Amino acid sequence: MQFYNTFSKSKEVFEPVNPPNVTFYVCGPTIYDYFHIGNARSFIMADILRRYLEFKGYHVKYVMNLTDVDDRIIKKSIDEKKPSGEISNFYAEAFFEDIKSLKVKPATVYPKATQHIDDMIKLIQELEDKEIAYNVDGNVFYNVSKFNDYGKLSGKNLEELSAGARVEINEIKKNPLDFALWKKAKEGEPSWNSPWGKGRPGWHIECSAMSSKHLGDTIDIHAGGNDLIFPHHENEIAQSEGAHNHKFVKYWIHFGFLNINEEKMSKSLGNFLTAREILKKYTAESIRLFFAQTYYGGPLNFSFDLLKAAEKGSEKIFNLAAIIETEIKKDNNVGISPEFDIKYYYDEFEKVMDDDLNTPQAVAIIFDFIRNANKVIADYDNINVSFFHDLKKFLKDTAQSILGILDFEKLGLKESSGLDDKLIEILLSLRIKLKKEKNFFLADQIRDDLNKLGIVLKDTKEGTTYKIR
RNA sequence: GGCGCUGUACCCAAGUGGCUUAAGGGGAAGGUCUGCAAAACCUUUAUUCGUCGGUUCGAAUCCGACCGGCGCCUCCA
Repeated sequence: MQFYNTFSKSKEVFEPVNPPNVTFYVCGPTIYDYFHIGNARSFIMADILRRYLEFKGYHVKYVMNLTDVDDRIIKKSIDEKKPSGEISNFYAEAFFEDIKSLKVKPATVYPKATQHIDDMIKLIQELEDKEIAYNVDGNVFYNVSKFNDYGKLSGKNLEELSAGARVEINEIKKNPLDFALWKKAKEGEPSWNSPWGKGRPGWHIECSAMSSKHLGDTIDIHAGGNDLIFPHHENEIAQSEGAHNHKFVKYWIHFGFLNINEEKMSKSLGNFLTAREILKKYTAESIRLFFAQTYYGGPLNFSFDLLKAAEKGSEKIFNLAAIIETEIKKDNNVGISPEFDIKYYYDEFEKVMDDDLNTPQAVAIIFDFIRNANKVIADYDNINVSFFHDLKKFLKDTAQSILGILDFEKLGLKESSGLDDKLIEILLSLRIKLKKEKNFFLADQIRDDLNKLGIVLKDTKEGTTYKIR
């Protein structure tokens, strides 16, 4: 297995520090608003990587932080005249709901910044003791000139950064590139006691403190969006490696942006759609397929046309799954067992996923599998149920458990015994009578009218089936 | 200006030296099946991979130049 490591700018063979354990840290959301569909891309691709590592037999400890102390939360709390804790709790709940709707597997731990203030203070103190950090009147800054490797992740150096410095002029900093570890309290802001007086932590310090607390000194994988490379991840390295003399992260993995109209989707540009809105019209599986069809590291343009194309693809996958479930229920033990090399598909799937998580290829292999399976089903009448069990296992292992682009549990729920179902059944049996009497006009009208209500009928040899769109 | 990503069919998108005269999805056209639909299957839709040179027996893939898109360098997944 190999991944593109932002640090070395090349693909590297994946060898965790302490196999079969893998420590995996992902920069999570700042909980001041609903997250948008671009954020969802990172969460979903990280989720797929995590699930694949588990498929490969690793024990993954997956940590995603929640930033609950931050300028934007404070701003919102002032605007809405609510305590900042209320804002962050509300959006933390929303975050968990949305992530669940997207079928993202829960992290092992979701540490919150405000629950780790002591750890951050301890880390800042270590940096101060080493004279890497300095205190100016209750504000503590990181002195970037004290860390020789500063810029090693983002490929920058101090001279270039200073030359093009667009950094906020701040008289109290020694160097404009120095960044805040601890911010002196201002009136009305949340604050904590510290050796430097009342204040709150800077943004970067939480990830350094929480990752080492939950995952140890050197973590295997640290992932996040491309925009975090600099300054956030660069500063995390400076903090963690400055304080302790050990490598902070072995593999840095970064996700490409979701663009809209060829421009980065972001809160500050205002050109975003929340995941929550999209989920009202599209299934998690369609959304995940949309993302999985592109390499995680590159840009991806968002449009509803593209999402609809993915939705069609998703239907194709579910259609086969529905046939499989129907056949499994029939439980035919006497039919033939067609030639079908399931192992080939497993091998190919693993081969491409091993190569830097090539989900577009993996999806292509699944579609190949589906086409060939459908062909066999069309060619033979009397197929042994074991064939369908094999098909189901493959799709469940790959499309469902790893990519999350299929859900067998969504099928077969049609016997919900609701009144609606019973009414539909009455219409269907009426329609069958009409068809026998060759009254196709009325039979078609029933089908069209139901279709307008989102109920799609399908006539097969075995009878009429329906699904709710 | 520095750093990084990127330019493949109507759209999206894999492929980074011979297995590929280029996967997969969507769209479009024709066909099989069906009372008709739907689903499914079959066929067609790039002799060509931004442009121009070069290396090589052989290049979408390596090298050079040029043209274009995006991002980071300031909060952002």
